[in-house]
Amino acid sequence: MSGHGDKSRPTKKHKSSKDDHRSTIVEDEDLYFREETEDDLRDGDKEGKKRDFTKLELKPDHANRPLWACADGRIFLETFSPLYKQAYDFLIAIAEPVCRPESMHEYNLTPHSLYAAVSVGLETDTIISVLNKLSKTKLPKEMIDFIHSSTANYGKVKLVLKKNRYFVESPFPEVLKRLLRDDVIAKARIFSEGAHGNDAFTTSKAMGEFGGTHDGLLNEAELAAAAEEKETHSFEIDPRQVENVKQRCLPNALNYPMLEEYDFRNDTVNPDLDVELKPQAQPRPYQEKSLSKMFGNGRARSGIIVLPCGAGKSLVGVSAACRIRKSCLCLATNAVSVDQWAFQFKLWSTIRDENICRFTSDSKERFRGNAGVVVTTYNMVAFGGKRSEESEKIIEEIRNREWGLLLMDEVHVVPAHMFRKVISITKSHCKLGLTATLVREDERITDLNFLIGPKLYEANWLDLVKGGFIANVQCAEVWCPMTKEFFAEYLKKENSKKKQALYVMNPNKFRACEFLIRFHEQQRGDKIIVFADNLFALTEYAMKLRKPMIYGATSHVERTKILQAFKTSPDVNTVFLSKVGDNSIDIPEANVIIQISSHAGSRRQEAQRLGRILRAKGRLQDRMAGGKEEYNAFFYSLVSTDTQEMYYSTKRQQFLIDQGYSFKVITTLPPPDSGADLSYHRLEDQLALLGKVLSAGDDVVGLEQLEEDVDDIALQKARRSVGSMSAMSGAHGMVYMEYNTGKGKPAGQGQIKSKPKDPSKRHYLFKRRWASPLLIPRN
DNA sequence: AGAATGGGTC
DNA sequence: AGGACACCCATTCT
Repeated sequence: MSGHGDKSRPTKKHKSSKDDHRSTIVEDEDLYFREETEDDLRDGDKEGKKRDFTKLELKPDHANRPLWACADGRIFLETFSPLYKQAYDFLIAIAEPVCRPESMHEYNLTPHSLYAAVSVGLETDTIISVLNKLSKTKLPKEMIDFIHSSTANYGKVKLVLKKNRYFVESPFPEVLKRLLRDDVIAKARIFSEGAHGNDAFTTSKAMGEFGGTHDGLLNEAELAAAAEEKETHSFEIDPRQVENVKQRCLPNALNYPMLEEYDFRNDTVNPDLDVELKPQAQPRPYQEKSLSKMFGNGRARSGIIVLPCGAGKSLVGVSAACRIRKSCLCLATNAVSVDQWAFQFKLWSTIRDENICRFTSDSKERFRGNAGVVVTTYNMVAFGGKRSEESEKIIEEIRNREWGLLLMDEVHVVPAHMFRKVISITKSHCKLGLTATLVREDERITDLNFLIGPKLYEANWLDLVKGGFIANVQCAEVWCPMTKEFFAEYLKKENSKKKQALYVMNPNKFRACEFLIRFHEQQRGDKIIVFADNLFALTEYAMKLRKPMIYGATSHVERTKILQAFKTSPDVNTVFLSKVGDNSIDIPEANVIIQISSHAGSRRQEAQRLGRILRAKGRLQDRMAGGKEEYNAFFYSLVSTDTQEMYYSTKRQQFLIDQGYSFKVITTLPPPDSGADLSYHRLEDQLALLGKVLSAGDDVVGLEQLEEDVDDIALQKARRSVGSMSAMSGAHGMVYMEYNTGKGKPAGQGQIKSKPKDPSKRHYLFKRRWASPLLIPRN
């Protein structure tokens, strides 16, 4: 069936079927009555016929069946069907979700999705018969053929780790030969002892992968499997090439996807870890389901589990570790998250303190005994620079150990250049990736298929909202008109950075933000997170409003302190975060987010930020009382109208819209009657702010002076902003320093770094570590 | 505090 | 359309 192999297709469909989803209901109809787009017409007559569904033959009882299956591999699911739940679980296992608004979901059958389906134990015939049962029409022949051809080779090849060496294993020697005809695989091969010549494989009886010492613990199924034991053949590959070999085996290349399963119960080589789940750790249904996909056949499958933030990913991770009961390496994105994972392990499992350790720049612990859990960051493992002696030792231990489980939090970061090294640096029997947002703005998200494994499970956000497992969020885009003066400057500027400074610092946006903070703090007693990607805006807003903030330069100790105050103190209800807060930071108390600046069109960032407030508040019964649950969390995006922000905002929302969220547009904030209560009411205040923004973003001003004396400039700046700085008694002044992007030569003592010749390359950056207003005594 | 390294988006 | 680059920010070690 043509079309499935064509990588460009999904993206085209992606665009054409959802240009603007501001209202989800209307959009659903478009799915039925979709007009031919230019893309379709270019695809020619054949495609045209495939998209023409009028001739599909309806089954007589079609009304009772929830699916539409199309010849091009697309499947539509009616969510109002009584069979929705079963159909959803099935579809999510075999197809890729494209868009899931409230009443109609769109899915796509792809070679990868079918590979994932068979990896979790579905058989070809089951897939076809269940699809047929659920479908309103007879299954198109193209679809049936496609399923057959995609799944035919599955399970013929295995990747096995034994004594720190990787082997490609198969009962069919001819398949191995075929694989070795591929250049990449042939080059990756290592000739192990016992194999002679190019064609000879190491052969063995397939009686358990670990020497056949079963200690009499075989269950019936395993006995049966052992009875029909077959000869297996294998060859060894270079551990550094594992990723490349796996890639070559995927459906879009040689199509012998490698089965990667860890028979941990029969692993007598690696020491057991004494750990189990505490009785009070009761997985929810969807967590149970994720785990059953992973452990479906008594072994541990490598793959990815996708759950929204706040839905309890860490319990899934800890549970997996407790089932495997071998050493576990847990990777997170930053040190705060490392602490949280260590905490979660202790919370949910019986792990002893000496068996779990953290490895970050601040704390270099080591576990005792011969098995344990190490929690660390991607950066620590993948870091290419110089390491401290202590780190060097620990990293060497990590390299040399054979890990039972490699647990990867926020797994969407793994395709990054350096981070993906963690896969080859560490040797693990099973890899589990967790994420809420399986999207990136580059095309590398699909690399996870060979870096880790297929997607094992993906929850539907709206279903979890309905189940009361995550918060019910009202999403709103707040339109803030630019003030006349700011807009005039905005139009004048060419430089997009200066434009950004202007639309982020738009006084009307500030006022809307201030109003929302007051409203939610005072009227509703909410806990608020304000996100600003832009550090200038972050500091300006936080200082002016006298709220605590956390950004990159905030020390680990201070971060913990601020978060603790936010959680426990009734006086600290708002915290400002830079993008350090995008991932992982767990702040269960927060239920309102206000976004004032963001990283361009990043869908991932938008969804991750929303995730900070998804953790369900209060008891389920209480929240569901009175039938329909009300919104209990709020997500505001503040956008300056008629600027670039409008475009980005729409793009950023796309992921959430695909999850079924809709955004409400608010145009009247702050309300007209709140005028003088809020900052920047007076024109002269606005103009002062404008002056500040313009001078802060100005690359050329004061260059000559700066060269002579940095401190003078620092003083001038400090004086100029004396209004807002007066609150910071005792704090150090403000300092602007030249920041050199070039690889410049080492600077002399007390001098500024060498400057690039091109003036446009010069710019300034905040260098001072700001004390948080939280730490200043209130008068 | 500063230098080196890296991620992510445009 | 995709790769290199610029840009801003985060994290690590010294």
